[in-house]
Amino acid sequence: MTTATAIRLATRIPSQPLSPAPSPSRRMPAPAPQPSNRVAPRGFNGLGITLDLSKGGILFEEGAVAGSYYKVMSGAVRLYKLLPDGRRHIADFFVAGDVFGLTSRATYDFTAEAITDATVVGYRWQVHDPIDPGVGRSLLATVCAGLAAAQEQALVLGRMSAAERLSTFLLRMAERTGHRDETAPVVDLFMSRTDIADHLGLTTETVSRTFTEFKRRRLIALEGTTHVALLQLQALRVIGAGCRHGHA
Amino acid sequence: MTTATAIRLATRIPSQPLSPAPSPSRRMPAPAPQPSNRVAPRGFNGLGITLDLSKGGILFEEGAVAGSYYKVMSGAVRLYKLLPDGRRHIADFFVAGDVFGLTSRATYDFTAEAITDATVVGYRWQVHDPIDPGVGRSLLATVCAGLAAAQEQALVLGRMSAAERLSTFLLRMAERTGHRDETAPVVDLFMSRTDIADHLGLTTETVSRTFTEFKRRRLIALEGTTHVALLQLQALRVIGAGCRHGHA
DNA sequence: CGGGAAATTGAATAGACTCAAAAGTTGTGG
DNA sequence: CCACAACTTTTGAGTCTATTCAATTTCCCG
Repeated sequence: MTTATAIRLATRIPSQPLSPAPSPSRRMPAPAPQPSNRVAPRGFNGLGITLDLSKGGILFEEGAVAGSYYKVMSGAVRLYKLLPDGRRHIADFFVAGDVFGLTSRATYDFTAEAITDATVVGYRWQVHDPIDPGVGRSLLATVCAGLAAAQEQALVLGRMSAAERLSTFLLRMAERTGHRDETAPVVDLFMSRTDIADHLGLTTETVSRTFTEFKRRRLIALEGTTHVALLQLQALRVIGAGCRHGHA
Repeated sequence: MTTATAIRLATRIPSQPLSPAPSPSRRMPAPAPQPSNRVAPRGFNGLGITLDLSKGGILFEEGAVAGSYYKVMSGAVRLYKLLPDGRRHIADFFVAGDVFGLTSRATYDFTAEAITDATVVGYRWQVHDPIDPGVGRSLLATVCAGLAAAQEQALVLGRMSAAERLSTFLLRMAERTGHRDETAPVVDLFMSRTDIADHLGLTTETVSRTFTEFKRRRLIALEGTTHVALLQLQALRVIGAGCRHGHA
């Protein structure tokens, strides 16, 4: 059971171009060159508008007026926030099927950016819109799932060691996107070490060192830097459950 | 603007005693003696059931079947989770007006416990209940607010220093419960240093040291251990915003 | 291939933690 | 109303995990 929950919404046809991704975004130190950093509407199906994002494209920015929520059809999106001095926190990653961007606030709290080329469907929404009961229930379930995920993440960030964080993360990614190889699940990490670090509240170096340690302990195997085979699921689960002093 | 959002729900009269608070709970190391650690239904108003909790009383436990959500009428409640080895993470504190316990899962992920004597109203709820549109919108707004709060907390835990965490916390508590004294807002901390530590991902010692440092810098003044005057709101805001290297 | 970014590895540092003890609070009973 | 006991908070000293800064090394991608 993942965070994603199916959504079918009979929202009326949007009258605005919904979040045309304004500035090319202030990024981290390096001014990453973004090829075609814009949102390209491709059409809509009567329910929402389909948008194509190229890698690095911004769907919406922190502080922008919130008017829509989105469902990922393909590719991957990261939701993040920057502190004034440049520290970055990635709240979550979203892949096909995931819904994000629903908020009761007037503006978005986070920036949504495509990690890979991606396609999303946007649904306009206002707090005071009439809600179809069925849709309302779906949305409610979706947001509840998001809340549970965020609270779980807070636990991980607040009380877990680097190894425990990475373990939890790998298992969660495996649940979401894991292929099932002969023996061990294989996870395709579509994000960089820096992304993982910013999601787990660590530095790139620590993430890397922890990967190395897991490799040495034969808990995982790396193929390239992005494909991870979870060789010892059970051991990873024990670590991820937080049994530092072996009480369980 | 706080996390709490008003809720009025036309839920049918519950047929079950809703979460009769089973075991006296496995607590931390010390087996704290809890005077009358049970839930005492006092009646209901046709919308929900009013429950009186004595200090330390458990409303629901992690793993228990989820059937109701709650609104605090008076007193305070903490929502927490224990790791197998005893580490504790407090997801949030709730005071009068706050709503919590709404989940799309079959069981609760956290334990809800009264910090002080408290009164809450419980509303039975199932994912598949028919939803009144107005109520659905309220619930949706409430959960969205909770999601935003949880993501904010994840940011704090993932990327902020001890001083930044405490600063953020004090400001948030001031927003929620702050009295407005002549000059500076005064916050009544109804929880212990250990509670604050478990909420901020720190140790009691670090929380205490940070309080001392703030006191020394004249950012706050302590009256007893529970009343904090925020002497320099602006400075606290700057710290809480995360301007470690002064970029803002 | 070759250039440039990303990832890994190494050495030293820093911030928070652990363990320990002192000081301050609170509640209770004489 | 004071004294004592139990608990919470604060302070101190030393340690440890993750960070910072600085190389390499590896991996992509043109």
